[in-house]
Amino acid sequence: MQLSTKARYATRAMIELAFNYGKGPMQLKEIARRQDISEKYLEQVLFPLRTKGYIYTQKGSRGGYSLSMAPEEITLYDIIQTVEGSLAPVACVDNAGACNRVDICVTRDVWSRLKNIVIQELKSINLADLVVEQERKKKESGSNIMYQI
Amino acid sequence: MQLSTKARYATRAMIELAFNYGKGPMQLKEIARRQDISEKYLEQVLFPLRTKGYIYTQKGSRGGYSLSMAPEEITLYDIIQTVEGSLAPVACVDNAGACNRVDICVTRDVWSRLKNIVIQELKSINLADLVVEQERKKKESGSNIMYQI
DNA sequence: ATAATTCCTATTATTATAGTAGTATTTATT
DNA sequence: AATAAATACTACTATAATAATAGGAATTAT
Repeated sequence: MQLSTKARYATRAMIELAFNYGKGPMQLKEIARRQDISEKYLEQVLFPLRTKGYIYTQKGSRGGYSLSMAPEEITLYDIIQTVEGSLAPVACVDNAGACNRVDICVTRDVWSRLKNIVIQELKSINLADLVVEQERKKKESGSNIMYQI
Repeated sequence: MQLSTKARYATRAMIELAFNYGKGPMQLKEIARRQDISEKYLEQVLFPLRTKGYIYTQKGSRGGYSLSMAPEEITLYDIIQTVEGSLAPVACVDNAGACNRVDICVTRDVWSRLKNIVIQELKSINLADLVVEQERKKKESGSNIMYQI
């Protein structure tokens, strides 16, 4: 039940973009540096978020990444589902043909419920929530030595 | 976020044992046949459930596997946690030392909540529940050609 | 024209999962 | 005591997914 690093990296990168919302494009290099993620890998991770329309990219000099919509409008479900694919804990939940016992299998119902509660939880959290929470943490710790989020 | 086959196999095998509860030992071969799982692999999958005390095994001729306690007392959490290890979606949730940003990371809180709701759900379901549900399904389908659960 | 950036494709290393195999040990039955 | 049937244990292997790395093409501001 581990989440891939893709999902984690994408989430952290999107939080950076949420912080930068309304301030123009932010370079991949900068995101990668602040979050300590390989540039080249992050590039691949973010790609599907662009094709799905959550981020806008500007090519060329002074280009970069920015959110295509307000942080309030992007949930963790949007992000994770995009980079990770389905959140079904087992394949048969999405695709009944994956197993020939679906009609009689009680565990499938369980996995299905599990998927739903995870989705529900992830949908309940948007990027703006995380920005607020982040600000709170920063104040609470009283630290100013952390340039990283 | 995929569950391993270990977790699925263990769950299905435990349901077989729940059906067989009070009827003496059930052979691995029989469980494997009914659930269409490799015998040798299932053997390894069930091993930790024995060391944790959920199942009792009798060696030798006429030996086999049986639940060590009533089906009501064994939850899906018990089973899955035993064979799969922690249900934390990312390592830092269990082990703060896994990452040096735990103090400032808001996503960690999210993953932590995610872990908790999954655990809560899995703890809410025990083997007796699944046996009942299975019986219901069997009746509903009106099928008697399925010797398999 | 140049430098800075994203875009795209291919390759590789590492790890975890899933499974196979063989032998040792135990025990009921005869 | 011998035998057959079962679990216990250990080692190995194949496959697939993940997590990168690498390099050049395309685009754009200056």
